Amino acid sequence: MTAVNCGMIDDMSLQQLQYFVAVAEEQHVTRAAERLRVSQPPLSRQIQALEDELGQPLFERRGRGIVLTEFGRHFATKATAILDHVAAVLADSKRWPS
Amino acid sequence: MTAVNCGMIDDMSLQQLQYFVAVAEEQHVTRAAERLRVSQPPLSRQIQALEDELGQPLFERRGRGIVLTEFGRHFATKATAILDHVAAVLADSKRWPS
DNA sequence: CGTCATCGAGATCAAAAAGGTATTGGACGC
DNA sequence: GCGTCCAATACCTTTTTGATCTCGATGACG
Repeated sequence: MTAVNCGMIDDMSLQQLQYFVAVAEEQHVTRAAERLRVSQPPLSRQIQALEDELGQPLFERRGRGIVLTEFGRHFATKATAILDHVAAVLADSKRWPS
Repeated sequence: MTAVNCGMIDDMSLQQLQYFVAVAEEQHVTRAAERLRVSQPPLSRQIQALEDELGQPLFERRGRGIVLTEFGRHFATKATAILDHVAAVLADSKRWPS
């Protein structure tokens, strides 16, 4: 049907993207965790997992707190676009038949 | 950051979309399962879960085999677009810094 | 400086989700 | 009708995800 979509999309999940965007927006894991209604350690792990899948770090770890890397800022834009795309499709589907 | 992306994207996963697209392309659960390297029952269940999340059926069950509903055809297009989008972002990220 | 509060990461356990095998129920071909 | 094909169901195992507790590190403040 398309050319680019063949094979598995690694193990990246929409949830990881949502988690990442929340942390990126808050620039703060603990606050993002509260917002997402999950506890902080699992959130940290999902971010690490995403970094592993992407092969490069999204955040710099400072002694206290974290800061987006340049790649992290770039990827945050892309991730947000994907989530918006998905949300739009979902909203559209709930209105079916349109 | 955006207007449309607020709240959880239900429980839909990229894997479900991949599974669904495979079944839609094959119009055949068992063949899709072989292609995806999973067994047929889990695949059937993921399709059902996706239908539950969307709130409407993607396939008509005939005595032998399945057929896409009209909504299923519509959604297959959307799902493929999402997967292509994700794959493009992933490919782009692997080339970083570009 | 030294103490304390803050923050993310690690370890461990419990819960939930996904996958596999075996089997059933239903429909089409002959 | 009988055998075959196909998706669905039942049941169990394995993997993944989440929660709690804790540690290590680093700033803030006196």
